Amino acid sequence: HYWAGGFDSEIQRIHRTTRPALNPLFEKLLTASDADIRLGRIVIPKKYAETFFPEVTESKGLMMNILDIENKEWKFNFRFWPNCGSRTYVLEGFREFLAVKKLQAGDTVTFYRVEPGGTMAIGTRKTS
DNA sequence: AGCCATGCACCG
DNA sequence: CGGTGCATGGCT
Repeated sequence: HYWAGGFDSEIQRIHRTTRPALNPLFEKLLTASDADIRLGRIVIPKKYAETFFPEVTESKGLMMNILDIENKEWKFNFRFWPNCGSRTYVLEGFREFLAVKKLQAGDTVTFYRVEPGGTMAIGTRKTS
């Protein structure tokens, strides 16, 4: 059970010893629509979107480069939908990420802050 | 009160 | 007629 403790935590250990700190921000338990490959977009809970993501004013959103746990760079569009005077935040461009990581509903995606610099990183965990 | 999972209208 | 962009409604 070499990987006991989880893939993410092992990678975090590697990153901590060889790279700047990788601080967990929040997790998203993927819903059926998050994991739907035809949609290719996931909802970011408003609380976390407005706490941890860049401020976004235009509805079309902004492109973000996010590293995964293998240092592969992914480009996602962070935007919002107007919703009853509020906002629903989404990350678009998730189709290939879902496919490559073989994610399904019930799996978890974790967002990290890479220090210094404050860029974001992303990890995945299958249902346990 | 209002988020957010998902339905769905309508735009191209 | 497929997806975008938003609306709806279950749920807390």
